[in-house]
Amino acid sequence: MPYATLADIAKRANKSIATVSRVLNDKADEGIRISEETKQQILTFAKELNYRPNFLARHLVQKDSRVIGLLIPDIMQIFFNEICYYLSRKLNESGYDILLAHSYEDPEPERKAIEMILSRRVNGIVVAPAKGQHNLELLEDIRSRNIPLILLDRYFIDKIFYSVTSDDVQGSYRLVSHLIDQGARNILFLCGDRETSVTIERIAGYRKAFLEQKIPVEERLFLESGFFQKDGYKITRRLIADGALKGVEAIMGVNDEIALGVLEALWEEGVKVPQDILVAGYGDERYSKYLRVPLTSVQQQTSVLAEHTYRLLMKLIEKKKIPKINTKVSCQLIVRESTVRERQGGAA
Amino acid sequence: MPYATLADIAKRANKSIATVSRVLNDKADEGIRISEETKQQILTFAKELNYRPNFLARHLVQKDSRVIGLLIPDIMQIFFNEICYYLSRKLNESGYDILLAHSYEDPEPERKAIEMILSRRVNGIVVAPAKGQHNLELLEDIRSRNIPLILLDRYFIDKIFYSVTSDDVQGSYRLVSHLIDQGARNILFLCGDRETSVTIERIAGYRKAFLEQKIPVEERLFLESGFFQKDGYKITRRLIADGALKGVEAIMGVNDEIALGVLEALWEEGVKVPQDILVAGYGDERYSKYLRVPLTSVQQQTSVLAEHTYRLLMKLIEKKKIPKINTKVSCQLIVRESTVRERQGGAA
DNA sequence: AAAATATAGTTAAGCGTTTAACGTATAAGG
DNA sequence: CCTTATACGTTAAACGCTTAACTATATTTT
Repeated sequence: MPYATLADIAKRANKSIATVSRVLNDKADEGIRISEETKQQILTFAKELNYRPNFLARHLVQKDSRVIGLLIPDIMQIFFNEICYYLSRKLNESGYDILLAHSYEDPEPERKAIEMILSRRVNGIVVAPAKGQHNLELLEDIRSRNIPLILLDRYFIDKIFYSVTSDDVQGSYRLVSHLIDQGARNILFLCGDRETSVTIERIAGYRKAFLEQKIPVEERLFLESGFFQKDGYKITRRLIADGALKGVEAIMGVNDEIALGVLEALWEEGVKVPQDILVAGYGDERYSKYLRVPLTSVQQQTSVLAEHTYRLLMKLIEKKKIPKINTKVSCQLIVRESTVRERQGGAA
Repeated sequence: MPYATLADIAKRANKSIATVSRVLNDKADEGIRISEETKQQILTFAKELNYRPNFLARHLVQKDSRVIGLLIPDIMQIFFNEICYYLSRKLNESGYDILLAHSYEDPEPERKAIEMILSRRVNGIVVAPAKGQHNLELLEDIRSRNIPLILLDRYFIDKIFYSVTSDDVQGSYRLVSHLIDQGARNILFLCGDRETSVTIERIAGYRKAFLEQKIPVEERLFLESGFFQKDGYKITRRLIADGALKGVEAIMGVNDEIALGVLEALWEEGVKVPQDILVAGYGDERYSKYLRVPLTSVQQQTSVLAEHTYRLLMKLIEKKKIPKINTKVSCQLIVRESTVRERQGGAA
């Protein structure tokens, strides 16, 4: 047997299992007293046998597993990577461990992951849903059972969940306003997935900026993309090949990875950024400042998002009443070379 | 109660708990037969009550938790991020879930994380140890208890563990040889941590390259750094301020993040790369090709590393005898502008 | 001397499963 | 009519732990 049990220690020490349990948990509570002598003995035997508590057994009786399920689309998306880091850090400090699950942006693996997380009787669940609007009933079921659940970054429009998200309407509005300022009117948005809340909000922000300038919005400029560099690359190559980039003055990506793919494709074709076309990302990754052309982006405070998620989660676990359902974190526009048109030059 | 139990279903269906368990696990094995009727009934009630098995209870009796503990220094290090992704992917396919833990490059959190992982009775553990050589006895204890354990990327010199690592001697050798080729003799290595196996190997590769050219190695050129951009930045600023970069013809970082920090500091001071100094990274991140000066780096096949780790882990779990203790994955030098000196120019 | 209190524990139930070892009731075979 | 086989289960122990309720002995108080 690789693991010693309380019974093993009890046998060695000639004491009952209950006593051993109490000593090891330092629970001399409510009138139960244990002599210093047996205490030391038990501790010695525990060390000797290399005793490690079995959390499965412990948490079966205490309804508290001290685990949080974190379900994200994909940890390779840097945004989720950072969220995972900051959230882990916070949770670790409070003694929670993390069960990490991936949906791979796909509803079925997501469903399975949720079921798995529930079966492991976690104390709480943080979900950044897969793109689209799937597994809604399942998540609603969780909520209705009062299992602490927080939606992160992405949420379900008009459905009631605790959520922590970026203010994407605002971020997008600021970015698009800036691009309009730079003279762009045809702004292509490689928008990830149109049914995902993040994109819906960003498109709303986009529209808002255009409305304010009283310029009509062309629907065809919203193009679905994936979330990775190669997606941005492929789509841009295709657009160039189709001549679909004629008249487009700016391209914005749903994240910096996509923007990087766009840049790659443009450079390959000899299209100059920002002279010929403006390019912006979203998320402001660590490297974006240092690209061949420094990339304009919208900074999302992942550490702040994680912090809010953490605090909300702790309150839910403590069964506190929380009035505020949705927390929105604002973001900041970072303008760099990739979207600044020098007024003298500029061939389309 | 948020969760239904087997007993709840049994009561509704007027059957015993054992029968319910058998139906839900589809175990009509060894002569135990259950009528189609009760089967359907039980399944209906299970759905109705939204039954979700309690893995804590299940795995208490079956000694198999279907969880793998993954302990890494820091998921923000892109290398570990990618490893985590590919390994998760593989493990998910085989029905394993992931308990993610961070050491933050610190021995004490690492120790706690290991204890936690063990207490959760995982089926296996993958550890990328924190820098230095800590918690050796603890890990040896795990190994001696026949708990499947694999060391990833970093290992303990001369100690016997199953491990999957990059061939860092080779990678470093190739990189340094290339730099020597480019005329560099004073090659500064911001090497992370000198007691970590990765660095020890890289320094060995460095020496090998110099030995081959019969050039003596200057010990002072190995400088410890952290693993992040800001670390590379700070150290370079200090070196510049101290005038310590005089005569240095190339800087190599322990990873691309460090190299990025180096580049940042150099650019701020108006030092030109590669004209004034060569800079190389390690790991070949997605963005490194697209930097202001495309970065020379050594490609590490994280997906291959993950694949090997996965396969080895599965074998260990199945208690197969494995002859090969250490698996080394080779890596490839990617030469880009940041280390290619144009022969005509070149001010030191 | 009896009662109360303090000290140092023990017993046993229960958490939700799995699973080996046992029932029953009915039908078929001899 | 008795035996055997078949179909369809049930009982109960066990996994390792926590914890409410109890016990036994010694010491102090009244």
